[in-house]
Amino acid sequence: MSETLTISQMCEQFSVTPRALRFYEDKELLEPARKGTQRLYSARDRARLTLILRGKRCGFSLEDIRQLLAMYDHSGSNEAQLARTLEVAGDRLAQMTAQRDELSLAIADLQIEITQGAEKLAQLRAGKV
Amino acid sequence: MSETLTISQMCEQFSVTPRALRFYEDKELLEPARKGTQRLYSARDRARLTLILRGKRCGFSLEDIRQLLAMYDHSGSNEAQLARTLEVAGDRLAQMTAQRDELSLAIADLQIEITQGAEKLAQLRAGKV
DNA sequence: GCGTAACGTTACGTTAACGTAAAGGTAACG
DNA sequence: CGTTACCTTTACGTTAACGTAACGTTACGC
Repeated sequence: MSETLTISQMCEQFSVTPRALRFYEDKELLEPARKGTQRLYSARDRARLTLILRGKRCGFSLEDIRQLLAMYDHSGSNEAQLARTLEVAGDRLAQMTAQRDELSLAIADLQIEITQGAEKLAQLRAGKV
Repeated sequence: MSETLTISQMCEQFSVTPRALRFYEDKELLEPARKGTQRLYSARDRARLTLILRGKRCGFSLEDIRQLLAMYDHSGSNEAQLARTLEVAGDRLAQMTAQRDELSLAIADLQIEITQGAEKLAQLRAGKV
């Protein structure tokens, strides 16, 4: 259940380069165990990488993601900590929904444009025949 | 209806720096008219800037946006052109909806996390009193 | 014992999207 | 006429997120 993977196995599974994984580690997004000098990635590391990649696809910076991960981790501590965490998370959530709304807008625009283009194309082709 | 704005007026209206506007021009995203050497931004330029900023907020690169704008412009030409344009636009649309779906996922995750955090915080505070 | 495959660290290179001086033109104001 | 405000171009600096050598070290098959 909790097998560990080498760096190249990780790269294959997640379609990332070793450089990227080492980079994420350098930036404190991952902290794989070591067997000697060699990195070993646990299930927890894999879960974190999933979140990292998802965050990236959503347009978040690695620093943003680092903070989010720290939150996820850190929620067990004291009351003030937790309150602060929730605050930050709330802000982030607002950002994300705002971004999604904008995306929806842009999508709608583009769909209209495409529809119109398609009509125009149909007319052109009809006229041609 | 078609007043033109100076660069600083544009900057104020859109909350961007002059450097950014000149940069966008350099990258062929804008092409304001000139009165001597001075830039004059028309309604069309303002519309384009709106799209540029929206694109940015959605996580598109300036190069992506340049292509989209070129499409919007260029749709009046011949059949092959239009067909190609529609193809590219379709791809882009797929990308955008995919990104929105991921965002929705991430949002849902974060909401759950926040809800749990809030409960925990409530318990902490209840226990404290 | 030797090649080579997979891992490691160090460090310089690259692209995007501007920021930030440096240096100069022009137009109105006092 | 000087200065202040706003504009211009040119050009080097900066940050993020890696890419890409260059070079050293185990571990393994032969």
